[in-house]
Amino acid sequence: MSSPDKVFEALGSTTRRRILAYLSEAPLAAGEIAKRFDMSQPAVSKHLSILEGAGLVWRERKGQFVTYGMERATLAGTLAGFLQEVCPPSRALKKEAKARKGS
Amino acid sequence: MSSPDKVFEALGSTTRRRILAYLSEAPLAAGEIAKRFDMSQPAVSKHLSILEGAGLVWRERKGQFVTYGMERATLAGTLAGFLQEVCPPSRALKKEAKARKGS
DNA sequence: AAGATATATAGCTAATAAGTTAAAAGGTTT
DNA sequence: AAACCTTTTAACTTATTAGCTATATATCTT
Repeated sequence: MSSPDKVFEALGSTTRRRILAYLSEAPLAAGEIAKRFDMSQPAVSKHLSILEGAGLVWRERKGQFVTYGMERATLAGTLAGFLQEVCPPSRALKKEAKARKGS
Repeated sequence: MSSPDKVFEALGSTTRRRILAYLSEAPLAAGEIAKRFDMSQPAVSKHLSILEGAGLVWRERKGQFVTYGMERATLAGTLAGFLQEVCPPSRALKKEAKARKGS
């Protein structure tokens, strides 16, 4: 289960959002991802496991390599869910229209 | 200007997302918001100014009170922008379909 | 102008997060 | 099994964040 809390915390880091952007183009091995960043490979590995803990990426061992890929459904689902909670398409907007008329 | 970095960092906190959820129903005075949380008023005030710094809420002084309200466009725009970058509706999905066929 | 109320800022402490290097674990290859 | 490569985990340091209390600022009321 991917809790919104974990997802939003994971998305709070610019580095992790950049990783997702790379993975959105194609799955990549951990080392390939690390190459794209100006930090140690263990640091990137930690970011990857945070992303995985949030359910935002999947991981698959391929021999000595580990391939990571995006879990699009989690991202889309979490963001859509929050948007609906906070930018409701009908509920709040109707309320607002009412309030404007009344004022 | 509301940078995506600031927006995502602001959304990374559960408390701040709860504040947004309250504000999504109606604008509220700072004190009214603070009442809803089990923490000091200054702590909530700080969260509010982080949200304002990210462009996620507006602030308006009304006499001795300060009313806060949601800035829906920032939230919707930022999340939609990121979703488009990372869950592109056509680009990546077409690529993926191609890759599946090829494998 | 004095007192009361609402909010923000300052200064501090404690908890969390991000990075480093070194070592371990998993998997190939010869 | 030994050497090698890829990735993760551990131990540690430093920077950031979140909270608190006390104080300042702004506005209203008398």
